[in-house]
Amino acid sequence: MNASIRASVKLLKEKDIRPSVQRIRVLEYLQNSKNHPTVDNIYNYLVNEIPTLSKTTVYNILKLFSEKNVTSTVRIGTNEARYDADTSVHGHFKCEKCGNIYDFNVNIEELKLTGLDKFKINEHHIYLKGICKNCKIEEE
Amino acid sequence: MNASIRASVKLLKEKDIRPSVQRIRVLEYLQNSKNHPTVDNIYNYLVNEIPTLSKTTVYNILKLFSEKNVTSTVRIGTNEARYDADTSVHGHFKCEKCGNIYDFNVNIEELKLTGLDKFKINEHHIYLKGICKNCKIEEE
DNA sequence: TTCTCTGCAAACGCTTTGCACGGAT
DNA sequence: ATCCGTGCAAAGCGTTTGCAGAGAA
Repeated sequence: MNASIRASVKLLKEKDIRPSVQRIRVLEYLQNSKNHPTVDNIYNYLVNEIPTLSKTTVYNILKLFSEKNVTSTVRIGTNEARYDADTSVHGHFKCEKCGNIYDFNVNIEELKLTGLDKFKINEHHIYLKGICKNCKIEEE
Repeated sequence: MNASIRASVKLLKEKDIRPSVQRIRVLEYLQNSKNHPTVDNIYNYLVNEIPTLSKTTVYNILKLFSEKNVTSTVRIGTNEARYDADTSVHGHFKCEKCGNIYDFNVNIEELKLTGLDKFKINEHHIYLKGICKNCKIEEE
C-alpha cells in the first residue's frame, strides 16, 4: 500500500503537480481501479478516508490530471464521465447488460483514416457497445 | 425539395414511424445536413417553419429515430449530443480550433479487437480530436 | 506574506419527465 | 371513443463557477 502511494507521489512530481493528500488519493485510487470509476465512485470511496472532501475538489483534480496527461477521460453515451489512469491509446467496450467496461487494444496504425491526411490528431476515443462474452453465455 | 420530403416520408414508413410534419422535417433536415446538428441547431432552424415546435418534441423524435435506427447519435466530449442521418459505421474528427466535425471512413475489419473474442458488438463509436488541415495551415 | 488548494453554495446547460391538450384513426 | 403525438413547465443530474477560508511555500 505504501508502495502505491509512493508511486503516485512520484508520478505527480514528475508531472509538476504538487502532491496534496487529495491528489495522491485520487490518483492512487484510479491506478488501483480496473473499472474506470466515475466522479461519484471516487468521491464516495475517498470521503471515508478524507471526511472533508468535496466533489468539487475531485472535479478540480481530475481536470488538472487531464491537462497534465496523468489520466484520461472516458465518455460512453449520455452518462457521466469515467476516468482512467491508463493514458495510452486503447478502446473501451461497454456491456449493455451487466454494465461492465472492458478494455481492448487498438492498432491505431491499421485504422485507415481515409480523408484525414495532414490532420493533427491529439486524442483517440474508441468505444463499442454490445453484449459481453459472459452475458452472451447466460442468454443461451 | 419535394423529392427530399418524399424520401423522408418513405423512410419513415419503412421504419414503421408515422410521418408527422415534425418528424418529416427533422429527418429531412438531418439528411440535408453535413455538419451533425445539435438539438438546438435543429430546433432553431425548424421553429421558423413550425412556430409551435418545442424542443421536447425534437428530443422525442430523435429518441424515436435512434430506437428505430433512422439516425445515430454522436457524442464528442462533454458537450451536447449531435445527430447524424448516416447510420453506417464511420468515425468523426473534431477540430479543437474551428470546431468543425469531419467524417472519416473506418475499416472495422482491420481494427484489431484483441480481448473481445465472442463479444457481440452492437455499436461502434470512434472519434478523434485535433487540428484539421485548414487550421494547421493557418498556424504555420 | 503570497500563492495555491480546498470545498461550500449556487448557477449552468443539456436532457428527461409529468401531464394535458389536440389531432388522427 | 380511443390512441398517439405534441409541447409547456418543471424537475433532474452531472458539471462548472464564484468565492472565501485554510494551508503550504
